[in-house]
Amino acid sequence: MAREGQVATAALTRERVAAAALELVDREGLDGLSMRRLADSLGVGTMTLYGYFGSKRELLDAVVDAAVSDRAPEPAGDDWRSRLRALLLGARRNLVRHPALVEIRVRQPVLQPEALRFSEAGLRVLREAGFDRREATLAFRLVFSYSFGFAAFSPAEAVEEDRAAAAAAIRALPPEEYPELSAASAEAAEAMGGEEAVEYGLERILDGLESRLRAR
Amino acid sequence: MAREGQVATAALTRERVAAAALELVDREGLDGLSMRRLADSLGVGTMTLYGYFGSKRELLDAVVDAAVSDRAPEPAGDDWRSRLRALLLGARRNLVRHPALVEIRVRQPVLQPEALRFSEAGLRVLREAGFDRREATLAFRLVFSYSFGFAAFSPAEAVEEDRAAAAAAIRALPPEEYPELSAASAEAAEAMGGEEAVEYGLERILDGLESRLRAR
DNA sequence: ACCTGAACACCGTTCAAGT
DNA sequence: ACCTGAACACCGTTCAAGT
Repeated sequence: MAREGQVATAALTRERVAAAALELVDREGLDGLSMRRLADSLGVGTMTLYGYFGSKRELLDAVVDAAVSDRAPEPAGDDWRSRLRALLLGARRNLVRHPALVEIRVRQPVLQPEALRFSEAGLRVLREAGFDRREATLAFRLVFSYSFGFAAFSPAEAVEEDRAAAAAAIRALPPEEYPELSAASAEAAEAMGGEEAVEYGLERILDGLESRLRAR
Repeated sequence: MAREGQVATAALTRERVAAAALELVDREGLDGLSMRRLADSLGVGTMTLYGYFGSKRELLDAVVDAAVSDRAPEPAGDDWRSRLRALLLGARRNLVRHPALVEIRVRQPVLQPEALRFSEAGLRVLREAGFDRREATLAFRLVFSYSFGFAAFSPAEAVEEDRAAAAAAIRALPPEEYPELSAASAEAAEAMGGEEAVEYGLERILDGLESRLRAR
C-alpha cells in the first residue's frame, strides 16, 4: 500500500533494489557495486538493503535475474538451426549489454528460474531437432559454453584500450618464436569484429551438430 | 648470490612469490589470496611484496604464468585433429588443476608471453590444417572460447555441493513450465562427467571445422 | 516492527619512518 | 638502498541501539 506523492522515496522492493544494482554495475562494472554505494544511490542506510537481501550473493542473483528478464521472446516456427542461432545470438546481445553478467556467473553458478529459461529453451530446440535427451544435454553444454566463453574470454573484444594493449603485447613478442601470432596481428589490423567472429564459430558448431543428426 | 644455509628465509624472487600465490589460490580459491595473507605465508611484511610486484594485478599475471608454464609439451606428428584435440585437452587439464585461472582471466585479459604460447600453438595447427590466416584466427577463437567457457561455466561441474544445489534448483522448478530441464534432471542422475561432456563438444567443433576444410 | 549507525574483521596501496 | 609499520580509504556483515 505505497503512499503516493512520496516521489523521492518511493517504497523499496527487491526488484527496485536489483534494478538499481544492475544500473550501477552496467555503468561502473562489478567492482563498482558495493552494498554501501548501492545504498547511497538509493538514499538509504547500508543496512537497509539487508532487509531485502540476506547477502550480497543473493543480491547478485537478483541482478542476473533482472538482466535476463529484459530478453526478447524466443522466435518460433523456423528450422532448428535458425531457432538455436536466434536463441544464442539473443543471449549474446544480453551479455554484451550487461558485461558484468559473465563475471557474476563465473563467481557463482546461477540457478534462478528466470536464467534457467534459457537452458529450457535450448534443450527444447535440440530435442525437436532430433537429439535424444542425453545428447541434447551434451549439445546444449557445447553451445552454452561457447556463447558464454566467447563473451567472457574472447580476446580483443571489450574496450578499445584493451584491444590496443593486446596488439602491443603481440608486437612485443619475438617473431621467430611466435610466427603465427606476429603474422596474425598484422592481419587483425583489418579489425575483426566480435559479431563476425562469434557467428563464424556458431555456424561451425551448428554444422557439427547437424552432421551428427544426419549420421543417425 | 643467495647465501646458503638460510633455509627458513631463502631469498625471495618474483617466481617464488608467484609460486606461493598459486599454491594459496589452488588451496583456498581466488578470494583467499590477499597481499596480507600471501606475505604472512612467506614470513615477510605485506609491503615487501610490492618490491617484487607493482600491484596485485601484476602478481595475478605472474600467477597465470606460473600455472601455465607447468604444461606438458605439445605433441607433434599426428594429424591436425589429434594435435588440436591434445592441445585443448591439455589446456583443460591445466584449468581443472588450477580453477582460479579462469576467474583471473575473466577479470583481466592475460597477455603474458607464456600464456600466448597456447594461442601460437593453436594457430600453427590450424594453419597447417589448411586454413588461411584469417580463418585460422576465427577458428582459434572458437576452440579457445569453448575450452575456457566450458571450464568457467559448465554447470554441475566443480564440487559435489554445487552439483547438489543445481539438482535441487531444477527439482524445484514447475515441470509444466520447464519440461525439458525437469526430464533431463532425472537423466543427469547417471552422472555425466565433465570429461565426457567436454570431449563430445570438442568433437562436434572439430567436425564443423573439418567440413569447412573439405568445402574448399 | 522496522531501520540503521557503530563496530569488527577484513581489503589494496600510499607514505614516511626505520635500518 | 632496502624493508615495512602505520595509516587511508575502502569492503561485507554483525550487533545493538534507536524509532
